Amino acid sequence: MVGIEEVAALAGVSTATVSRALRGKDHVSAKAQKKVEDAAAELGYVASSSAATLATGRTQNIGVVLPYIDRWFFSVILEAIETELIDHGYDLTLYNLSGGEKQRKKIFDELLLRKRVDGVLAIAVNPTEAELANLNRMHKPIVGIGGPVKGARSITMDDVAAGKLATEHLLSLGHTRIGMIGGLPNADEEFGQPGLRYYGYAEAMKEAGLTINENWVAECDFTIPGAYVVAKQLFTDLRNAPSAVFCASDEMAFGAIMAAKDLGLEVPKDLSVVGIDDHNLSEFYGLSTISQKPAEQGRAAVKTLLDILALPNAEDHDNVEEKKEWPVKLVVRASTAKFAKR
Amino acid sequence: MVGIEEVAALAGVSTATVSRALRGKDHVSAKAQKKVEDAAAELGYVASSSAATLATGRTQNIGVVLPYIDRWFFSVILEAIETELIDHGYDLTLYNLSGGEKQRKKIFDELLLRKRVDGVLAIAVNPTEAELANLNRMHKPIVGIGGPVKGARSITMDDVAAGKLATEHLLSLGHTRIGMIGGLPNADEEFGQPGLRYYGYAEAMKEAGLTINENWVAECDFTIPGAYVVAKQLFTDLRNAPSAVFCASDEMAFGAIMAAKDLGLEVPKDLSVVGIDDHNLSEFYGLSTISQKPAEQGRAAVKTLLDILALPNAEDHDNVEEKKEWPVKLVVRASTAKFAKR
DNA sequence: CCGGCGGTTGTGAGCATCCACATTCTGCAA
DNA sequence: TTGCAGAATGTGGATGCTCACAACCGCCGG
Repeated sequence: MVGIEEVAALAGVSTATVSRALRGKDHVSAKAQKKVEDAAAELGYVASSSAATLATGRTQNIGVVLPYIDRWFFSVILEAIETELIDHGYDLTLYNLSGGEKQRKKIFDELLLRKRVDGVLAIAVNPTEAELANLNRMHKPIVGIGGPVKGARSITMDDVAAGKLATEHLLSLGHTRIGMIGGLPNADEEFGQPGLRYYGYAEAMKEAGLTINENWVAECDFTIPGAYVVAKQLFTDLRNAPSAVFCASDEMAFGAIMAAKDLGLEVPKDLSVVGIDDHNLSEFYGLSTISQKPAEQGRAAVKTLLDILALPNAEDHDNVEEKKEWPVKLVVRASTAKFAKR
Repeated sequence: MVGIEEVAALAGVSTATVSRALRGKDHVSAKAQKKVEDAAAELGYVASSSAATLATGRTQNIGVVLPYIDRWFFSVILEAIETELIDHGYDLTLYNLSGGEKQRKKIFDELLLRKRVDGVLAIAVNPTEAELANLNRMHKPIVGIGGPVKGARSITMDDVAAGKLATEHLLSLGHTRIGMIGGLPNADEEFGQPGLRYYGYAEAMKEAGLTINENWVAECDFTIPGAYVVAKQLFTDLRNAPSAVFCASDEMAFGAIMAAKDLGLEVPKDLSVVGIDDHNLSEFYGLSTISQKPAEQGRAAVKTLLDILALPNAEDHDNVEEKKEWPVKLVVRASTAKFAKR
């Protein structure tokens, strides 16, 4: 296995010079630079990252923790993060929580601590106090996306505002019989993520002087089939159905649209539908939605994290709570229209 | 930063004993084991993986290379692989090729070589000769999934057989006017991945004594909107449309079904549709399809790779070409029915 | 002609662990 | 009591790189 000494010998310089030359550091003459590069190429030398890590304390590796991979938001954000990190010469180590509590414990208690990552990106993951304490003890910066991380920087869309904006869009079209499909607030958690979009909906309704008809609000998981089932329920009795529905995600909106079609309803003539996400299929479905651009969020989070890592003194790594609200934007397409009497 | 020496001091033993105890090696008395464990817990000690790697040559980390993340097959397989690896105490470093040629070069020429991974899982990626030579020089085992890797072990479904099976299903129902939507053989590559399923279709048609009507074969990318567009084209002239269509992936089949519905055709009464994948939405759509269980493929690939790594002598790592055909199975649902005159 | 300056190069000491080997201990049989 | 086997423990490299520092080089001005 070819090491730095062989390269040094072949190039006729010391190992220190090889190290400097190969990492583009100053204080290397053009001549030495060339000799080293040639020697390295000839021998096919690539520095061992573990030795470099041991010597510098830097791994050039970022840990990404997320609850799912097989979902639109997560896979898009992950792809963007990966590309951005590679661009900056970082590797990305994946920690997926979908394997249950045991897996989560292993990840937080062992894997993230064995000094393998310079920092952590937590996507829609809320570490517990203990988990966070561990990470902080290592002075590893954390940046959250899609959900705030206590005591850390994070980049998140304002879910309440998004729900409100979507609902207001329906209100502005003259709808008053507005339903909602999505995650509802959970009595257990005081202010859990899934319920936030509902609060936005409720707020908009209240400000418009409307009361919420509990029969028009349906809870389901964030999938097409889940929403399809409850939507059919919701729209079956046409005399008593909402004229518009706000879905907490685009995939749910797709399910709602399919249910409406299967019941013979036309969208948007008989029913307006609005979602949240701007999924890559939303344009195809003509879905009006709230765009949240996860790829850009991911890139911004990487930038934030790398900026922190670039700070010279390690104490600055220690996490400062700092939420950055990600802007949301209404995208109007063909699934919403003015209210018209049926 | 607490190291092995602090633990040794607190436990009152040598660093070697700490090392042995914490890794569950033999030759440690129960008493010493306990003292070490207590000391480690008290200090919150976790071994530095870079130092361990430097000393042992083992990284406990697997590199996974894939072309996309944001696609059903890839995200499902990735999630399965990650869980399986974590279970075995391995980390997973992600290398996504979607960032273009430059990114690909960087990954193969630098990242995979800096001794950061013990092995590589290549998902639907065909490394070039040069790329493979690099990896072989490092004696890093590679296992391919979803596409053979020259000179390496791989686990792949037989695409030709899958296409044939799907088409034969339609033939068995009495259809003779059978179209296909999907990737077509490319004149450039002699036997490229996207065309394989077409060959299966062609083979089945030929064996049934039928000729392929070029107007019923449409090429498009592997997405719902892509298939929707060409399907509409295909079905518009009802007098001259196929009575059944084989789609090279389930997502394409969804697009075809939507197009049919929008044209007023009923599936399966007016049109039978069969796909390949058994996507997690296929049950919802009632799609008949060929199941290929990517999660299981992923787990099998991890097992193969870890088995190779467990071999005592490194020469055995050197890659042996060995293709394992993954079994495919027809899953009949509600999108296919007996041919009936329109 | 010499001192000094700026930039280049080499030296040696870490970095935190594991491994082979040497040493010490334990209990039991002779 | 002694010897001995086998297990438990400790010692001293070795791993491959980077960094701080010291030494060196050539050139210019005094």
